[in-house]
Amino acid sequence: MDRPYDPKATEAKWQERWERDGLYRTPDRSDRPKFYFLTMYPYPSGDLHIGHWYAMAPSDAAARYRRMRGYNVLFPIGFDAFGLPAENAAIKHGIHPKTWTLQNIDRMRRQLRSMGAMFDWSREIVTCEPEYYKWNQWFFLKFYEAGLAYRALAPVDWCPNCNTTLAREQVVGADRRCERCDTAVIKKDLEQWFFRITKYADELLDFSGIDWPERIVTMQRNWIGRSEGAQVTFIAHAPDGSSHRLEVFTTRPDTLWGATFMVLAPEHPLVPVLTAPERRAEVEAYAYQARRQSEIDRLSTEREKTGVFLGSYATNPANGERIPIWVADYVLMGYGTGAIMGVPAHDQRDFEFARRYGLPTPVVIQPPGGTLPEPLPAAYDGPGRMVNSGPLDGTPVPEGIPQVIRWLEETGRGRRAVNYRLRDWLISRQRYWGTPIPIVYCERCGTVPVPYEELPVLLPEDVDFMPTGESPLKYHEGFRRTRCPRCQGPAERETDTMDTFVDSSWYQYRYITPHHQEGPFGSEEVHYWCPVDQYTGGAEHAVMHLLYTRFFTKALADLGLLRFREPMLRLFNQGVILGEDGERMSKSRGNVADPDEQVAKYGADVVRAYLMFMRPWDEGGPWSSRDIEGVARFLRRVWDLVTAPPPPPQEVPEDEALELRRRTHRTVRKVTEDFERFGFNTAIAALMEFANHLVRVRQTLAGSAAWEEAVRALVLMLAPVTPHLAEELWERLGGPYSVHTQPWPTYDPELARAPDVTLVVQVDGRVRDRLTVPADLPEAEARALALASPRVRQHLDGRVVRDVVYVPGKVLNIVLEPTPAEAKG
RNA sequence: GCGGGCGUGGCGGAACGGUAGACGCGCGGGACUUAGGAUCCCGUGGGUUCGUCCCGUGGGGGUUCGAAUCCCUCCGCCCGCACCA
Repeated sequence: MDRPYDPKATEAKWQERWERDGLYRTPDRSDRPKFYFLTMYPYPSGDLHIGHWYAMAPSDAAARYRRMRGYNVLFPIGFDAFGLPAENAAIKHGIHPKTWTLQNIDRMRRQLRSMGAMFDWSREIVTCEPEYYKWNQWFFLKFYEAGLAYRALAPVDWCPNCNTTLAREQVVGADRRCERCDTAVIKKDLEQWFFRITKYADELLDFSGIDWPERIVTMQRNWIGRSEGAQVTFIAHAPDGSSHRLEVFTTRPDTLWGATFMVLAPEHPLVPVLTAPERRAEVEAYAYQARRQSEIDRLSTEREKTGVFLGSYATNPANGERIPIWVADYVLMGYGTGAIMGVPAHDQRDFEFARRYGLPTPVVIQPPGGTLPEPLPAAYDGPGRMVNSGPLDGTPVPEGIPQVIRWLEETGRGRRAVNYRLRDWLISRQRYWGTPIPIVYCERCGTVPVPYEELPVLLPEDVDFMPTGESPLKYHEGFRRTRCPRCQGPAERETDTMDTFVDSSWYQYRYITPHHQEGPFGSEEVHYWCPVDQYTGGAEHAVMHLLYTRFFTKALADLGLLRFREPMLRLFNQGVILGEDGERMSKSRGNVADPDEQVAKYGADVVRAYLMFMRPWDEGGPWSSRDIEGVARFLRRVWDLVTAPPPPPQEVPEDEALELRRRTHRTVRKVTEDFERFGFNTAIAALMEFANHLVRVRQTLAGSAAWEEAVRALVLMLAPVTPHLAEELWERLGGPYSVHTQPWPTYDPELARAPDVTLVVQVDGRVRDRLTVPADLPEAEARALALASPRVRQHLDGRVVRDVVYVPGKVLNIVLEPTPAEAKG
């Protein structure tokens, strides 16, 4: 026997053989049903860390399982190669981003191969290659033609550390930090390119066709933030005597009669118009202050509300009352219309504002069966009936909303409206290492798209990419200066590059035909493989990548390029793997588990199996250098089981052989079910239990048919988890190459069902005895057996049996009449 | 504040409303060894009158023949959003 198992030599041997044989090359068509299994591609940061393994190794096992289940499985890999870290590393170390990126990719390719995954490397994509990013530009032009890409001057989020604008999704927290570097962002007014994702807001709220984790669905829903209500027109009277329509959005039109003031955001265009001359200085000072405030940490959302009276008034369209107009920074220009009606009695924010500035707070909703106290201690937003609301007095609250809306529409004072929190996707970046935006600005012709035949607009390499706060390409004369495609006159190129999330919005389609020249992908092939059947990756992309790629797919469908509207049918988020101390892994904490080291110590199979066994995959958790030993021990035991010299031939005890067969089929059933739901930890636990049993019966059963069946099943079920070990053992068992193209073992449900079960006998719900009985024992017999049990009789004690609950194969519960004492108590 | 998730031995965790603690780690005992941090066997929630019964799944209450599981409530932790009108 070969002992001990030598993972290093074995893993290298098989990886080479698989590579040579093209074992993982995916055929473009097949009689088998297709299954597109996709795991999020990595950013080539330099080293493959354990988090990559945690995302990819179980995905690989699941993909291998699918393949053994008879599917034509596509499991591709590539690199998300554009992005800031390359540029930052380049600035720091004086190495070109491209060199840095490609070196890292080389290194990571080697590391990824050490995992022994079934990636089809022939389909690899690298997004910083012109062959890839050309199609980002192509999509941009298509979007531009369709009105889905537009340029606008807008107050945008700017990260002073990354020196670029960010999409709204890339600004996190109440203190508005950069998602990448945690720096507090500031506002700037810039002309930027946007993708019109808001056009799809409603469709993006529809998750009916896809099976995604509740968590992600909820986050996307909240992010899109749909609210229904009304847009109401107030007439504002400027100090110069002119009148202006002042639009507000409200989700509570039923409280319109309670609006006693209006508030504009400091950036609202009507602020200067509506400011009285004598208040101008104060208003301007406030607006300036508010502007600065958004540049400083606006940490506290609980801070007191502040504002300034403009000195002008508007008319409440409901009751004709004259109400003052204020400016306050608790109203945001970026949501709704940037103006609100203040209903202090029924909105907590308005209430606080009114209290501070002594504005009246008339009640227009009274709670059921009561009146609100005077003075009001807080805003009331519960149920009730409308009061002081003219014709609608007495209307109960939920019904009041549509009635007021109808009234507004009939009188031309407003209309039903829907508002979203979602903003259009800002894709311009003032950085070098990204896809150039294919637009030319011509003095005569204006904004001119680069013609398709001139794509790709190549990213020049000889660029000084030191961050200046402006696009590095702006200082590259050869790039910037160009000719107008329309009039051939002198023109300038757009020098911003695209958000790298554009790259990842459609990469799943590029894998299908990675070198396609005539378009972004071959339509026939994409419609064979797509949509993705199973996607796996981290939850941190919930409202970025995962939202953008849904938008992209819908947009491409509307452009006639795709015949489906969701990119990924099923999504699974693995958890986060932590250091041994339970903290996030980081070099500075020194709690990093390095996969290369672990592979050198245990071999890839042990690392894979440990990561899958450790905890439920969606929960993640701390790495344990102790627990991995247990997995190593398990695999050694399996090795010995198969390779140890067989015991001398002997008579096979039939009952033990049958019991082994039953266990085999039961284990196949359990492991199959667990693989289906990604319950890898329990699948491996079942395999351990099975292997332990095999160790116990080896002396008596080795060599028997039941034994052969068991060992083969064990090796086949291990194949997705520990591909190298399984291949080696399979060969030693005399199985045909390769174990990975063998069918997954099947089970006989009859055999898998245990013939004898432990029937739990309870008295009043407490376990009193356990009987081994046939699974299908009739109730009468079960009852007789239970009542015959001395342990049970002891508890009956002559008392009256009121009821017997029998669940065959599980439990028999004898319910007694309560004793007088119990009955009283 | 709103939304989502979670709370089980010394530890990681199992458990269609039906034997709580599978599997693994650790620990205790033993075997084999020159030796072992290798391997194998036995034990391992707490209490106990120990071939017994009692108590145990964050606390309290409820539904049920039966609750870790369902409902209510409180406490604690994690994640997301956050002045969104």
